[in-house]
Amino acid sequence: MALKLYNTLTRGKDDFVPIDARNVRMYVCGPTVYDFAHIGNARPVIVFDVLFRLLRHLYGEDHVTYVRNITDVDDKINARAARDYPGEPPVEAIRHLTETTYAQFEQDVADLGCLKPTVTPRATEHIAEMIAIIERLIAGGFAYVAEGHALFHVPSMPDYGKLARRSLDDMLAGARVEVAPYKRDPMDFVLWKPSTDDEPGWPSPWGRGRPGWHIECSAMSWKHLGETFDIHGGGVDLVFPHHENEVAQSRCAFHKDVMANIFMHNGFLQVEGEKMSKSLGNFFTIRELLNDWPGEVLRFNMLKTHYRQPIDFTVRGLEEGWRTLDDWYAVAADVPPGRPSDGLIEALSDDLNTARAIAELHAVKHDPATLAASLRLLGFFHDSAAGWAARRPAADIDETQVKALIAARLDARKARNFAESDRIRDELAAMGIELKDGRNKDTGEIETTWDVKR
RNA sequence: GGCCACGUGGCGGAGUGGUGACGCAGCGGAUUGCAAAUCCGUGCACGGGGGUUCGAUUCCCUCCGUGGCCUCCA
Repeated sequence: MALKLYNTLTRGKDDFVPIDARNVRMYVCGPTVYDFAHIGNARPVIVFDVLFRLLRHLYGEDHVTYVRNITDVDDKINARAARDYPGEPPVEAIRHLTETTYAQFEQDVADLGCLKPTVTPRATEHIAEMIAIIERLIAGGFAYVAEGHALFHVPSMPDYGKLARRSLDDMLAGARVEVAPYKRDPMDFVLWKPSTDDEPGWPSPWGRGRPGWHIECSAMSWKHLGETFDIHGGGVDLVFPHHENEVAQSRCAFHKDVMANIFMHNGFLQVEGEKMSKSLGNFFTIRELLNDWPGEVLRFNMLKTHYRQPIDFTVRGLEEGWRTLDDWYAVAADVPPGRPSDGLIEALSDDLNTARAIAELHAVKHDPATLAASLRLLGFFHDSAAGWAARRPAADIDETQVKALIAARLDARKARNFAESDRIRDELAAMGIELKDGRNKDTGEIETTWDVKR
């Protein structure tokens, strides 16, 4: 069945046709790592991990290249590094800072069940490629140098604004920012800017400086995927100006009609119905949530909603997801996986419809081998059934006492003293213990198991 | 202000020009000494108002609401 993906460029679902089926190429804008990543950062990481897994399934594991970059130079990083590593030269200080924050991020996304991308390039290791692109742009008449800056001249590109569907007139009308005096046109954006001695900087034909935000993605996608590639992803907020400007840089530098054939953008995330922000006090890092919830619960919650819809992260939703995973783990985690369900592949092939995919999982619940394979394809089941069950928060419960009470209750039941039996069950219930009576298949004896109520 | 999304049952959340998935919760039944778990069954929705159509939740217009971008924030 054909894979269809919603393409921001065409505003519709396009059939996915790879440029080279032996090497399907995808680039996703990764985080700016100046601190712990928040749960909103986790959405594109998880969504595109599912796409990566689907592409590997469809084209073969060795025929997909997934690049997720790391922005390791920007003004927030520079400021944080100067604060935390005051004695160090700026370039070393930002490296120092981002080594730490990136290691944290890698741990976070691993805990969310994500595969490592094929390449995770750093901006600061691609300065030469950036300079090469800027030089091509200047040579082609698309960029100019002014007061130590290199700037992209937007009017030089006739169909600038095509991705975001904005006209230059609209943007100028809505502009609220003061225009720097050295810009030839108010829309021109920075490719390279000068650095002071206490800011990170690298030598360039235009003096010591550092890259503008957008150029790194053009440089890194070029280096690792080529002048054009298949899929470019990120959050919706990146459509403009980030991706629009990347497109402008790459297309004009390489004289191509497209940078990537398909642009995909995930929707935003809210927390308990409100925009997540530090001022509202509902700002959560991935690490904080991982302290309270298994990574697979966070992952499941992220996939319950189609990636282009806004998603609302709620405690209630997380609890519901945990219980669903409990069920699936119990029936399928220890079963040798068979083949993923056709319905699952079909749902994912329809613009990554993970909500429908989850409905398909419910439909195959009674086929554990299929369920197991399907869940693994989606990036679940990193644990055994027992290991998963043990991830429940350690309850403050005296097991010996519980077992004694259960034994006493069984005795009462055998004596048909149901009043006493029920009294003990209520007592345990008050302690948060839930009983399940069953019959041993071989002996016919009544056996009682117990669980901590949630 | 300009541009762009979205608004589905108690909750979450797909989808479609013509009997409205799926999950959770609820209700009824089977089972159980009673429960739990399990199984079977079941009620409940397409923001308001116009329009197109034989017929709209699905297409168009408008209003209301929410959110996003225009400020190097996924």
